[in-house]
Amino acid sequence: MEQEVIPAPAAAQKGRPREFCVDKALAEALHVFWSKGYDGASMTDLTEAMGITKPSLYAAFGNKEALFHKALDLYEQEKLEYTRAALEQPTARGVAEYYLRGGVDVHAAEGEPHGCMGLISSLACSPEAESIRADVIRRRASSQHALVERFERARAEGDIPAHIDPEGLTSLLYAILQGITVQADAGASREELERLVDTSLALWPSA
Amino acid sequence: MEQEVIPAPAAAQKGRPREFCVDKALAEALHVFWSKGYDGASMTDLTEAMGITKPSLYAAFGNKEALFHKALDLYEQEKLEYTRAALEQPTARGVAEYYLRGGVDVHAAEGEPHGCMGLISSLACSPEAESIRADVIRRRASSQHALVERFERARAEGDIPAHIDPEGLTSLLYAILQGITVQADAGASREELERLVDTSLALWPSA
DNA sequence: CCTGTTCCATAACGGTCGGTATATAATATG
DNA sequence: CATATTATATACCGACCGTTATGGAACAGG
Repeated sequence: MEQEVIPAPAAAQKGRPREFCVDKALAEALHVFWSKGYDGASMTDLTEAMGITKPSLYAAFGNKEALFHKALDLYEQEKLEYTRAALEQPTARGVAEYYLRGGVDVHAAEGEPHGCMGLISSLACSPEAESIRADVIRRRASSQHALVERFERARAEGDIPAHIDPEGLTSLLYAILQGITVQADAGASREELERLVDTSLALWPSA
Repeated sequence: MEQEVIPAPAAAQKGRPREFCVDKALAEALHVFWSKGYDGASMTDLTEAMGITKPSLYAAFGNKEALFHKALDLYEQEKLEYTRAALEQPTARGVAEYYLRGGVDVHAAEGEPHGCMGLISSLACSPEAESIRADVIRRRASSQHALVERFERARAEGDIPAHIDPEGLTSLLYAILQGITVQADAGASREELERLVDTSLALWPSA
C-alpha cells in the first residue's frame, strides 16, 4: 500500500480565507475582558472591538468562555511576565519590590485598563461563569505556590528572619498586590500607588 | 382659622396594610447583594429572597439601585462598625490590628457571604451601575480619610516612626484589607487569613 | 466550468433582564 | 354600605443576553 503524500504543511486552506487576524482579534478581546470583566463583556462588545461578526467569532474561538480562557492565556503571558521575573531576583526584598512595582506598572498603565483582569472577572460572577472563576483561582494558587517556595528558600538562606512565616508572607504580598489592583481600578493615581509600594518596602523585614 | 388636629402619629395607615417587614426584607436583600454583587443580583433573586413580589419591592424601595444604596447603608452600619471602633484604639498598631482582625471576622464569617459587598459590587459593573461604583468609592475614600488623620496623629505622638508616610500607611492597610476580602471571597480559610494578619502585624513598624 | 469547503453577513432563536400596567384584595373613613 | 387609599398578584413590556440557522461569497482542486 502506497504512502500518501504529506499535504501542504504551511497552510492547506481549502475554502474561503478568513478576513481578519486571529491574534489581533484576540488582543482586542483581551482588552474588552480586561476593561469589563467576563460577565460585563457582551458578545456585541467583543465583536465590535474585534471587528468581526458573531459567527466568525464562534468559528474561530468556540464560544465566549473559550475566548476568555484564550484571552487569559495571553494576559498571563504578556502582562504577568513580571511575576515570573520577580522570582529570579537575588533577595527576598528584591522579589517583593519587583512584584509590587511590576504590579503598579501593569495594572495602572496609561492606555490600558486599570486593575487586574482575573480579579475583575472572578470576584463577582454569574453561576454560568463559575468555570471562569475556578480557572482564575487555580492559576492564582499556582503562582502563589511558586512564591511560597521562593520565600522558603529565602528563609533557609537567612534572607528573611526565621520568625517570619513564608506562607503568611506570600499571602501578605499577594494581598498588597490585590489591593493595588483594586485601588488602581478605583482610579488611584500612580503616585498614590507608588507611595503604597514605598511604604510596603519600608516595612519589609530585614534579615 | 382653626388648627387641624394632629393625625395619628404612630401609623396613620389609610389603605391595605403591607404584609411584610421592610427591615427584614432589606436584610435579605443585603444578603443577596453581598453574595452576588449589584449586577449579579437579579430582581428575581431579590424578590425570592425577600419573599415579596416585584411591585411590592418597587413600592417599598423605589428600584433596584435605591434598594442597593439602602442595603449598603445597612451593611456599613452593621458590618463595618469595626472600622469606626478601630480608630479609637490607643496605638497605631492597635488600630491596624483591630482593622485586620475585624476584617477577617466580618468578611470570612461562617453563615455569611465571604468577601466585601462594596468591592464585589464595584470592581466590575455595568455602565448603568456606575452610580453604585461611585457611591462605593466615595464611601471608601471617606473612611480612608479618617484613617489618614488617625495615623497623622500617631506620628505626631511618636507612635509610628517619622519616616513612615501616614497616607502611604493608610493605603497599605487598606490594600491588605482589600486583599483579605479578595482571598476570603476566593475561598481562603480562616487560618490562612489569620496567618496573613499575623505576618502583617509582625512587619508593623515599631516606634 | 463544477464541486467542495470555508468564511462572512443577516436575521432570528429562546431566555432573561429591569421595570410596569392592570385588576383585585384589604384596610380606614364617611 | 360606599368610597378612597394602599398593597398584592398576574401578566406583560421592550431591550438585551449568548448562540445559531440560513444563504451567499470567496477560495482550492478537478
